[in-house]
Amino acid sequence: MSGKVNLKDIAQHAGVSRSTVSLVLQESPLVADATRQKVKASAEKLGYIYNRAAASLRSQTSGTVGVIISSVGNPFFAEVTLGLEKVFGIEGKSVLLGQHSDDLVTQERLIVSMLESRVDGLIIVPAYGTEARHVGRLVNTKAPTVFLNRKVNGVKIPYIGSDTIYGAKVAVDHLLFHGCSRIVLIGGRIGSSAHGERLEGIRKSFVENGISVEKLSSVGELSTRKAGYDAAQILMKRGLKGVGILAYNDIVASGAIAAFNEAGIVVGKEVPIIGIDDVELAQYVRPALTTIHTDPMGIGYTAGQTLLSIIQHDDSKLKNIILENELVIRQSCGCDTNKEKIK
Amino acid sequence: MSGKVNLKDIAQHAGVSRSTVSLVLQESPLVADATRQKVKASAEKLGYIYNRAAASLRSQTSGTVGVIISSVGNPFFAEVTLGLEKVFGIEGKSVLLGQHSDDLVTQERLIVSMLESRVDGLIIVPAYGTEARHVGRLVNTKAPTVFLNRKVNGVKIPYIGSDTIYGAKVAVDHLLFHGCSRIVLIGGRIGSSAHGERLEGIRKSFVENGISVEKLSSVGELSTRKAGYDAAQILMKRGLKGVGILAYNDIVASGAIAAFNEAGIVVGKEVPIIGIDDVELAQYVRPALTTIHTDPMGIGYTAGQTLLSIIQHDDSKLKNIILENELVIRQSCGCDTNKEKIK
DNA sequence: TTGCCCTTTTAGATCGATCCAAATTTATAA
DNA sequence: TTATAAATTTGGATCGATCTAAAAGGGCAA
Repeated sequence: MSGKVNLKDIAQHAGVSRSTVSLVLQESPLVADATRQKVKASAEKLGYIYNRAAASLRSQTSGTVGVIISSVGNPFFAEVTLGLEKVFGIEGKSVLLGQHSDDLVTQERLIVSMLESRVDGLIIVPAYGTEARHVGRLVNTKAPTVFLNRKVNGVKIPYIGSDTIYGAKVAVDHLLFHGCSRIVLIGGRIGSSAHGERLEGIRKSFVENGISVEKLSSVGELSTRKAGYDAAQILMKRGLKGVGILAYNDIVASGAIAAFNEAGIVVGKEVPIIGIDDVELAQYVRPALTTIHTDPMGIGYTAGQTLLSIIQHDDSKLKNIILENELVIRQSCGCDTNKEKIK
Repeated sequence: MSGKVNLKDIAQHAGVSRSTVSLVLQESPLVADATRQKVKASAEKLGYIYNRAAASLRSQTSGTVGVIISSVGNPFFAEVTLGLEKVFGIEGKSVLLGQHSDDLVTQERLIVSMLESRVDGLIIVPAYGTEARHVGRLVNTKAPTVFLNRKVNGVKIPYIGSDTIYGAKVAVDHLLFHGCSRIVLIGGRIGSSAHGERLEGIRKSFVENGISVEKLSSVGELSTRKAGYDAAQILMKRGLKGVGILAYNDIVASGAIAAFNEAGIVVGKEVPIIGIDDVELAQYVRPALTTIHTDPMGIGYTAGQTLLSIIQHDDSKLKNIILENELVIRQSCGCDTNKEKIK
């Protein structure tokens, strides 16, 4: 790279000492106004570019936070990053973003790489299957960290997420209200904490409504659109009588809806579907998706704020934050919010 | 942050000099095997974490590349980042990712921030409206840079993209083949280079097929799903007789398809639509989207490779690379590739 | 003028890894 | 064995901004 000009050059050009220039760059109130102007002008004229590596080395702080998510292709996380950037943008911190695609090795590599960069803090969506031993390095360094969306057992690191159990429960309450006698959860990795929470929410609703647990089943293995599409095919083979579908997330739901549309089955009328997340897409699917609003951007924002407060006040005793979420009724559940389309 | 242990500590523990430890960490072949083992063991035992800031300061290279895109929420760019990571992952370089949301100020901030971090190189999707003066800083520093997907006039920086003009032309050829007498381009920012290229492709096809330019019109202003949805509404009001639609991209196309589906208009039969990009979504929309395959991941990969060769061999005379693209025929154009669904 | 306090500026040490040239050890040839 | 080449190892300077503690400058009262 270029950038041959450094503090000393500016100092010479402005006729002051390096220390003074440094103070100016840090916007310190110690330096006299006239001097500040002079220095800034010199810096500008010489085309100076701040060297963050040098500053970081000396001051032991990088002005960067690391963000590790599963995939930027997932609209949920895309929205989360917007919330994060809102926080760190105004704070003047850069975001180092990485995606692990739910691969534990990649995740490890990313964490190490970010620790090497001496990020001021980390926000991590743990990859599927992450256990305490996978984040040992992280815990040892005591780097300020916040987990997003997934917990890791046995690790004392605050977790920000939404109340999936409650969300799933409310969704199922609504499906039962629509007269469903069997609930099917489609998509999601069986065994993952997120999947488990959905199951728990379903059971909670069952208990409250006096339904037997046998009425619950689970189909599909991933959280992609294709998984939803395939799951719907399977369900159609099995028969849809009394079935109400809770999708792992909106993406899965949209895949299932596509499959039903294609087969000429009227979603909402013949089979109700409820999603989770309330991604932008949910409004545009037809029929529009009834879903659990989880406010991904809000989650990002909250996670960012939490990390900041840990960094700044070392609130290491800070507890988990679970954001409330609520049912957004559109059409895929069968509630007739709009006149039926003609088709 | 933590990480109190440094090279000197390892050196002491292993009974060698700092220089030797440094060589080991760099995987230098100069150091004897036995020594290497010893040092690595010490580093491991002490829980050493490499300090990239220090290394970067001394060696004037950061092992990081900056990537600036418009939005991670756009699936096209999400796929591009996968291609990039494939390249830089094996090269051992971290990716510093930023999104400017087509805001010039944010873009400027991101560029400066990355230059401050002394990235080894930059890959930038210029924000809409970027002119030479907006990237002056960048040009002055002579940082290795590659533009992606959009050009900036008057700046000598290599550009990687796909042959949109040709793609649009082929798409229109196909629409004309289906008997369309009027071509409408929906979505995209009027005045942007990308929009202009699509128009040019359309005109090229017109010339070749002896069609008058009056047969071309343009509707919509953005490249979102909603823009496509709205544009379709407008077109339905105006009447669809003879209309063939070229969408700015697949997202816009999917919005339009949703609107038509809702109105009971059979896409493909009553109005053909062709998209551009061939994002994963294109396969799942119904009817499946006929589109111009632009291989976003390939574009990312190529851009990454190009940047690497600039960094490594200083191929500053390197020219633009325009990737070929081709028409992928599915159903939205009216070609009856599948039995018609029952509905 | 001197003394005191407050504002502003500064020299020099420092962060931790890398580079260089030179020193040391080991291997090979004569 | 000694000379010579090759393989390893090393001390000390260095990258550029920041920190600390202390110096310099200015204002004002006595």
